[in-house]
Amino acid sequence: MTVHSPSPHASSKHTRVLLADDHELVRDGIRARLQKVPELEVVGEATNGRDAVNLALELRPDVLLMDVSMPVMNGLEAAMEIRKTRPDIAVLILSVYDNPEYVRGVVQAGARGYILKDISAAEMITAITSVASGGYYFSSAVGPTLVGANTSAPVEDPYGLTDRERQVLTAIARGQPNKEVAKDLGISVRTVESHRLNLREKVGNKNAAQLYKVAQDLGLLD
Amino acid sequence: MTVHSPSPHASSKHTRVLLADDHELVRDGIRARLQKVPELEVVGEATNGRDAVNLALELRPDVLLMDVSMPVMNGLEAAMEIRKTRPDIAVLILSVYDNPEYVRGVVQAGARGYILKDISAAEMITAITSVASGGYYFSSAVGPTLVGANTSAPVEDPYGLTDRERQVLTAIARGQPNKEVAKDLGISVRTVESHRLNLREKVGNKNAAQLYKVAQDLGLLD
DNA sequence: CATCTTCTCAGTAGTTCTACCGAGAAGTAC
DNA sequence: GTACTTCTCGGTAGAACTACTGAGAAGATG
Repeated sequence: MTVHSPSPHASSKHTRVLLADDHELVRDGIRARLQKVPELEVVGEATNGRDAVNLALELRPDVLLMDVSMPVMNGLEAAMEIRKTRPDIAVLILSVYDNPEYVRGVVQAGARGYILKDISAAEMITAITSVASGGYYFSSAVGPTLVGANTSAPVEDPYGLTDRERQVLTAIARGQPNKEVAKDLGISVRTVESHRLNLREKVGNKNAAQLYKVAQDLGLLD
Repeated sequence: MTVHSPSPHASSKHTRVLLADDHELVRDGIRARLQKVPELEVVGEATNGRDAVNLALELRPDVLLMDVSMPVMNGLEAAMEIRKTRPDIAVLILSVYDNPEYVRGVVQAGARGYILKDISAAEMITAITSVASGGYYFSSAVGPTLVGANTSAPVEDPYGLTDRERQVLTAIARGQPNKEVAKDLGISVRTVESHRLNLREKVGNKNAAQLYKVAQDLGLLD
């Protein structure tokens, strides 16, 4: 972790920013962008969530610009730590993955914004200014998630389900017992049971009630 | 409705703002605030939603800063109109009521932000810049609503469930088997079964998978 | 051709849930 | 007090699902 010397222009009008990302290249890029704006000052850098929390407590930045995925402690856990101890520090989550699904969790973790890697310099600065002034900022791509819509970008299947398994999952989530599913798909009940067990295995051994949630997350319902 | 003459400083870098509020005093205040920022230009004013839509189509502003409550057509309806015809115009909702309850509806109506009347000039400018640059901006007061907090308007229970039944339903939806639910609530498995059967009776004989949906609809989860 | 995955099906045993039955204790309403 | 609801608990039976096992057929991949 790194502590930067105060800039000679430091004043109360400046927004003090702490960077946290495990990729030096990304940090360099962000710093280069922010250096162009005199009102923004990068006061330190961290390479994991734990360091970010410690540095935030020490430096008390206005904004903590932090990647979600970092070693030791990820951005969400770090955001929760920050909220518990210093809720006045605005956490702005920078996701290198274009995954709006995180948004809810991010806000629940106490973050004040969520921006994507493909953001422009101008928008990144706007986002930092936004959270620094007390608001919430979200990249345009996360709109559907904000309104609770099923993103219609069906979410790439994180479980590696097969087509048949998806069919079975859909039917189960609709509330059909195995016997009906078997009838509808024209296969044996035992086969449906096999698929069902494989599903539970793949998605993490959740039961029937929770399979509904998985189906919903995958956009299989509606 | 009013159309302002182009400022002599107009350029592509400027953000063109259309104001919509039925109170002249509010419009004057906003205009006074925005005039201090050379990058922002108020290109017109409307006093109701219908005029706002018409003016927006004519002037094609970057941002439409609009009150929710207006005569003839309110801000939400106007926002929906705008989204249908010119989704590139960022609608920023200004609520004179401190009511974060609107937030979801506001975003669903196509708005890109929601700010409250007691906002500072600096934050208002930040908000306008945020939505103009393609992001979403929300005043800090709306945080609880953003995270999907149950906003204390828990969706009137259409099934007439009792408190205990809601508890059981919540646990079931989380995927807990009856035995665990019984342990957690300190009651017999048979009692949980009774509640479960009563639940199925009340909500329309849905099975475990579908009970998740009911619990979710009632806002019991999250 | 050998290998892998997917989809298919079955045996066996155990657990969990469903569907009825009935009933006592506690609190509220009239 | 009587009536009502809510919450509690039990018996019994059957249906449904879980948890292992193994395995054949079809298709893609190398």
